[in-house]
Amino acid sequence: MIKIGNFARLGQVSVATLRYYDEMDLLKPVQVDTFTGYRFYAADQLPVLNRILALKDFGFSLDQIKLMLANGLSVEQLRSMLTVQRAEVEKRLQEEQARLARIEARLRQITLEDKMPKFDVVLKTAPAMWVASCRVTIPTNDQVPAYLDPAYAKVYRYLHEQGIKPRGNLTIWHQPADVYANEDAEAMVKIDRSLPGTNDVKVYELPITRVASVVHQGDFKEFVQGHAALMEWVDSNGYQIVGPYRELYIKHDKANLLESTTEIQYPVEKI
Amino acid sequence: MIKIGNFARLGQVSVATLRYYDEMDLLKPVQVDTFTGYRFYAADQLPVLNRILALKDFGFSLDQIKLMLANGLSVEQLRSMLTVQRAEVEKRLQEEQARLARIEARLRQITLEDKMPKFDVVLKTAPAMWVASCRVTIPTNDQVPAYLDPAYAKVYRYLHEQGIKPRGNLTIWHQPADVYANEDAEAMVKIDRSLPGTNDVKVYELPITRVASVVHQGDFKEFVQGHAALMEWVDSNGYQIVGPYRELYIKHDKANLLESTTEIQYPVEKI
DNA sequence: TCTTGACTCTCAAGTAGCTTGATAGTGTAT
DNA sequence: ATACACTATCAAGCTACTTGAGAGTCAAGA
Repeated sequence: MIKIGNFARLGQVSVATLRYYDEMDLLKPVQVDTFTGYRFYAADQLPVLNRILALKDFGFSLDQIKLMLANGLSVEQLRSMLTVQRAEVEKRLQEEQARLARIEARLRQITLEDKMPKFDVVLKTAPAMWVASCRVTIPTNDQVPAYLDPAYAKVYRYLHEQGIKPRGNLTIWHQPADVYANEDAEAMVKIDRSLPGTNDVKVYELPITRVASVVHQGDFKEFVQGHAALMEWVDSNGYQIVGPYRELYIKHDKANLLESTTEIQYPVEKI
Repeated sequence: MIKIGNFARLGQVSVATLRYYDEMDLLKPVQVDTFTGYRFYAADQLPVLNRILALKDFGFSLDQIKLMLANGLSVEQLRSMLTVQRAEVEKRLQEEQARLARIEARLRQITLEDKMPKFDVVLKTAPAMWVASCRVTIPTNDQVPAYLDPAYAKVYRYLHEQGIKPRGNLTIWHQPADVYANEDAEAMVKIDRSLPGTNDVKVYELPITRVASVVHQGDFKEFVQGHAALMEWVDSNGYQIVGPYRELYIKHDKANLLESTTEIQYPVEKI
């Protein structure tokens, strides 16, 4: 008979852990003194403790371990359970590797810019949504409002006719961010449901999309920094751009562009 | 002004998370309706939320993030904090890799033996301890008790003379487990403190040691299986044996050897 | 026999970052 | 008027323990 402290030392666990396992009915002492409540363990419980520790290391929860010890499992069950754990560990491994890449990218960025970068790139999932859009080609960069505003006006007019409420504006730019001539842009308004559309105003469902995103505040002229941050992130983290980028107008006030907030989203995929 | 649900959607977090960040003083809404308690967020809080998410992804705790956001950090502080996180992630990465190796070793073992292996190998740290020992050479395997028992008797006699209490027995075998002739064995008794020792009985401190261990029950004849499990584990997990192995007698009853419990420890190091 | 110190007991609360659920009030579209 | 989508505030739950308070137990030494 071994007292708890000694058994804990043999098994290299804390006394509290053994008491917890007792409470959980995972490993009960073979004997408990009815007077003092002292727990007594047998030497042959040490292999059981070791099995518990091994299974725990494999990633099983204590509840699972309890079941595994109770129902002598078949080889097949055992193998499949272990295979599941292996898959989980492999997943965690990949996640940690990706995280490491992100940290290293950030460290490089800090070293380059010598300050905490202004933009934080976040990977997210843009949900599927119905949109009404009007596509235009803009000859030169300084004519963006002159072309985009009427395009939005067309969409809004159409939605008004249909009695549909707009749920937010975005623009999809059908060429890379560093092209400033003959830009192909799609003025887009989120809506609730499908509509027939017209010649000018197309209605379709934008599919669910993985995107890397930054949120930009203030003047549009600084957008280039946000794009740079996105490009750098995509490169550093082993992603590639798989579609035209989007600008989402979170807050937009023509009278005060410095107060506007815009999210830039690049559709991406792991290489 | 953005209501909590909308802001949650923009930032891809749950409403509960935003409420939790509010409670933690990590990200307070810019305005709270005094009547209804409704929280209102500003568009320019979205970049802050994104920074929080990015820092969280790097492995910082919310408390750390709170401080980082509050005290505009210097570039140097920032770099060193990120370097720490990088080290942590690298450590976790290695741990997961080792865990993966352990799972795969176990899967192979199950496939080979077609059942859950009898022995669980556990990596542990044998603490430093003072020992009194008597070393003998045993000509043939069937003479082990004939040589080892007198050796232990010598040690016990010495300890009795010194008025020192024995704290447990172990044997160190100074050759691989598959050698059965002229075995060099050290009969060893744990004690509390240093002693002078004699010609026959040496007293010294066994240093703290990383060991791979199995616990074996019953007849000594089955020891070979325990040794096999240890060897296999050491091989599969990228360790190497760096010293003579030890047998610790957890429970030992000469009258009933089938009831005895013994731990076998191999000193190991990562290759 | 008494004391000391190491050990044991049973609660209860804390950890991190949320999630889930109960119950109730608010805002808006039909 | 009604429905339903949204918001609020608690409280408890999650995992595998750790920490601490307060009290009893046991063996060795004076």
